[in-house]
Amino acid sequence: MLVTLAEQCTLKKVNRRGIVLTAGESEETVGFLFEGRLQGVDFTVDGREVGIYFVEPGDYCGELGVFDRGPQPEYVIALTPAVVVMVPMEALRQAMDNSAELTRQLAIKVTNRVRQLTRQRSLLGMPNIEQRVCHQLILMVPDNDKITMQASAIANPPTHMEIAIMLNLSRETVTRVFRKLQDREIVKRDGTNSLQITDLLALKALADGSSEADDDHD
Amino acid sequence: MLVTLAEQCTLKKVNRRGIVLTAGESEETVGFLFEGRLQGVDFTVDGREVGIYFVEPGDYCGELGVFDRGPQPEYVIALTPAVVVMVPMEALRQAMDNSAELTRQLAIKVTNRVRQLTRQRSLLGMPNIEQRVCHQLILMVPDNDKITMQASAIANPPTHMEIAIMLNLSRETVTRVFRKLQDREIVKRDGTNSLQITDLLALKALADGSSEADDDHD
DNA sequence: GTCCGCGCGTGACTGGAATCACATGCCGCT
DNA sequence: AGCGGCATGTGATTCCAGTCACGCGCGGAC
Repeated sequence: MLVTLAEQCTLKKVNRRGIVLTAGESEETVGFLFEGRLQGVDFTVDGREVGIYFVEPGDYCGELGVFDRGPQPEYVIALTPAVVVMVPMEALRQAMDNSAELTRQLAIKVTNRVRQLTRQRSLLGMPNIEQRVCHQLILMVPDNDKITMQASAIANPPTHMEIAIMLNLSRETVTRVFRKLQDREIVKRDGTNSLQITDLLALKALADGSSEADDDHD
Repeated sequence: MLVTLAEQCTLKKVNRRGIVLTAGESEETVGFLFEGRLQGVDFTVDGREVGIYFVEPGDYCGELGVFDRGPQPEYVIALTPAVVVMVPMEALRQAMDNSAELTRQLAIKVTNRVRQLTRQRSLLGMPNIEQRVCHQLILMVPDNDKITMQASAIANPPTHMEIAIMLNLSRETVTRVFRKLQDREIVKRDGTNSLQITDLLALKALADGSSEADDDHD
């Protein structure tokens, strides 16, 4: 059964900024990300971009319609050149009829999305901008690096603009926060496609708003 | 089977500001709202309240754990005195094993939540504050009134503060927008527990940012 | 009735992020 | 190597929402 499912998939290669899923459409495919990074985005009436979530390799997107056949709520675009396995929804639905476990997996995926959206919403509530940015960065650190809390790296990091729209900030503001983090040697740019986190603990401290760590800019 | 499910439910009556579900806990109940209005809220590190969604009668909350047994991501509190039917999750899970349809209903509920969260997130992207407030108001108008678009009313409307935390605004800012809307006779207060919308079309126009309707305050 | 509490109304002031404008830097392409 | 485009860096200015402070009003409790 998995074999027949696999047979119906198509491989989609998209360039940077390429559209994977279109908002408003009843997309009849689920996108399974193989390589690259995607971002769910929406647009306000005045054309401003709003970032909703990131999609990492191994994760997928566009699964809402599997359950309710409703339209795709937001665009999904590629932040880096990406390879996406497009799975036709109807095939998935049939597979679900025969497998409660598959249904459960998809349902859990949607609940995870709710949790993620909720966390992201809380982020926007923080009055302090640096905390927002630092929290967002920590969300992007690989989970296994969070155990040692020493150093880490974010591969193919999003641009300042892409972070800005996630946090309702302007690109310049994000740049200024990054500048500050680099001056304090908490993060370091490492070519275009890696961001080194040299001091994860300090980053976490800033994210949690540890008092005076903030306003010592001599 | 529905009968046995019903037998295991308990009725919970909460006062205004009473807690229905607690964030962080592995709440083992789903709350079905019978009467009143609830709000999902979270708190930032600095104690600021963040509004996530409203729950109207006939709707329910706390269903995430049914699928993944994870903790409740946010608090759910009562905005008005409320009556909630508390359904034990384990009973629900058993019922789901015997009914793919029930599973589907719950999954659809979660997808709706994703859609709602996404829409709400877009709202926060609007640079214009009045648009945010007007959009939020429209979201609270009963669906059937959106057909005629003439006039409407919101029963037991939330306080300015409760709207403010949904929109990342201060209470005063929301008050000022309401003042403006009342001066233009677009909405009208009608006692404590009803907000009349006298001109739904004008409200929609403001929500969509129809140009000059904004800055004529002689 | 009267008191209390909470939600609303409103002005003055301020801070800080957006905006604008432009420089610089980096990478890939040919 | 040289070029073009996009990402980043940075100052000056603006302006608008937050904050503070306070008054008002209504509705419920007793």
